[in-house]
Amino acid sequence: MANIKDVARHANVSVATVSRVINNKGYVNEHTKELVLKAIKDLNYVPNEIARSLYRKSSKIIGIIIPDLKNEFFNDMIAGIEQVILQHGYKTMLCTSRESLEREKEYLQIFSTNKIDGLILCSNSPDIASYINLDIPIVGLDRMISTEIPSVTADNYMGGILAANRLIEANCKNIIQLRGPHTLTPANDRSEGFLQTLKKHSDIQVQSLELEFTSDTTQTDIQEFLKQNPEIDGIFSASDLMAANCIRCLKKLGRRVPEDIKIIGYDNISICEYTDPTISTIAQPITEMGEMAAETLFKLINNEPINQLHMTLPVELIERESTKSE
Amino acid sequence: MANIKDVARHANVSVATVSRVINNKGYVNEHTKELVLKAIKDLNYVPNEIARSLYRKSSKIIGIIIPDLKNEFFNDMIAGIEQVILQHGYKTMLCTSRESLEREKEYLQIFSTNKIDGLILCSNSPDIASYINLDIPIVGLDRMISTEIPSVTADNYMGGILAANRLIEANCKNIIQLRGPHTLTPANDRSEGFLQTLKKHSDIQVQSLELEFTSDTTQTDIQEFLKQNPEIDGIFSASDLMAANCIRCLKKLGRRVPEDIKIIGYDNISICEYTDPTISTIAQPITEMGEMAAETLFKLINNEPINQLHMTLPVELIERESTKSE
DNA sequence: TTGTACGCGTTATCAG
DNA sequence: CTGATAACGCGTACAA
Repeated sequence: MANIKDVARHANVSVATVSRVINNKGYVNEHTKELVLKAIKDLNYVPNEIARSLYRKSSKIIGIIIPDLKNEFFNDMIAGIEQVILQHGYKTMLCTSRESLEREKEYLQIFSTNKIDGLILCSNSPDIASYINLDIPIVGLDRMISTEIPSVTADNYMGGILAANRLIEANCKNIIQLRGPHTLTPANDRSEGFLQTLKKHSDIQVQSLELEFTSDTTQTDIQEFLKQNPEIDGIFSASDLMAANCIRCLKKLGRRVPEDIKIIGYDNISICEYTDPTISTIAQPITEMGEMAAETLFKLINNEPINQLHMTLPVELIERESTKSE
Repeated sequence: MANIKDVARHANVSVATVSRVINNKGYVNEHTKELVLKAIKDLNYVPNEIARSLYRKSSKIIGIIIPDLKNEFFNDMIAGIEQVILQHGYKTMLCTSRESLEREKEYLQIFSTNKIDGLILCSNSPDIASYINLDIPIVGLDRMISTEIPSVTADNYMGGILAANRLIEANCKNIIQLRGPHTLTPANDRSEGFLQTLKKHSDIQVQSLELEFTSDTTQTDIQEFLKQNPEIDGIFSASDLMAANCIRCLKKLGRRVPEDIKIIGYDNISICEYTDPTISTIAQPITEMGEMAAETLFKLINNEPINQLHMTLPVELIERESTKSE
């Protein structure tokens, strides 16, 4: 692989001149410029980005840590992030933590040694020190990491309220909330908005069941619960996938959705439209969240001011069949 | 950020000694070693991977190009790839081409300047020269790129055969194949296996409809076709998502699956279990394909011999409700 | 067992 | 307008 010296030799100029040509910087005679360009073409030369990175002490790489790739929710986010990063001429290093702190630290180490210029983080690790130690701009996405670290999240509290109101309108009296783990801030916020709203209605019974988002046992847990509690007539599920699982279970149990029992999911991923009945859900502006996180990150990188430290984007109720009233 | 010189100064030794310590290479006195380790800890030193890369002329980064992240099929693949890459102490640079040649070239350029050590490629770009120019090991995944470039694919031809046989057994007489675009080798192989098998049965009518895998118009195309062709009693769909769309359309048209019309999908992604009826499909060993591609790539990187240039993994028919016979 | 000095490929400074 | 040269941080002959 040809390097800048080879090009210089080939064009009978100095490396400095070649550098000026490829970076369009400083004065260089039109004729010698063409000579250099020809040499570059002849030798099939591409600049070595690693050497550049070494000099400028910045890799032009943005690190992304997300819990899981096999999740449409995070995929949409990444799509948003990636686009903005590409626009800014940066590259992406994408890593999945699988909610494992150890794995996350491993990647943080890699990021550190590779001198990434910024980090977008979907994590609920309590180990904030590791992030600070990196000494680079960080933006939290979906989950708030700490009060000091900028973040982009959806209005999860409002999501809980919207879901509660829909079930109230649908006249549900015995409601179960299938909520995500306490370690995740979005799950807590949603639950709080949900319970606060229902608290005002003394004629409504509410229970909460805490579940892992991904685990396989979840499925049987749900089935068992629904079997044991036939009086339930409304479900607020922490994710659309769980809602889809509920529909499957209820079908087996011979209960009709939405006639006997209403269900409302969360995220508005595509599965909502493929189940029977289709799933009503709370939609988050997922792609926009990703974009905004990336844009915020670049502001930090370029030392531009950001309007607010913690940005909260609006959510929306998407009405489908699973909450139809009659 | 402390560098190796700072550490050396702090420990009162030379940089060479520090280097020996961090790399566990060459002789170094136990006592001085501890001095160095203490200095490293004190200064919070991490080696600069960029400088290392520059020296060794290798970044320890593997590039991955896939068409689409919002696709469970590719996500499963990536999960397989990522694990193997991590085991080998390499990093991942993941890029989505969105089936756009231009975008792919852009990324190839980035890969080239960043001196990646290997490339895993899900692409059907005809521009093989660009790949060869990179002058690094390449493995094709899912799709065969060229006869010379090693590849890992599933047995798409057999997938077509299995699907055809199932529809024959189910006594379908009027079959439509919703096939993927001609530009994609897997789509062609499946179609060939499918049609070859059906050709032996003169009492069966077969049509083919070529569709984009992702496009939004696909949905209406399918609906229109099914409306115009009520005699159809069997569908072989190029993807599970399309199969799910078919079920949705047929429901609207008042046709019963599987009683009036059988459907068989492809890929075995999770949606198959959430539709009503659930979708019979051809399963590919997706994660294994990713793992095998990565392992093959490392063999190439380490100049180890590979058993065969083109590896084909077996597929399997997964029987669910959408093809039930009575 | 340790240290010196050079090279990896690039950019920027400064002198011409 | 151009060229020589010193960084950037690390690894390794080679010398001591």
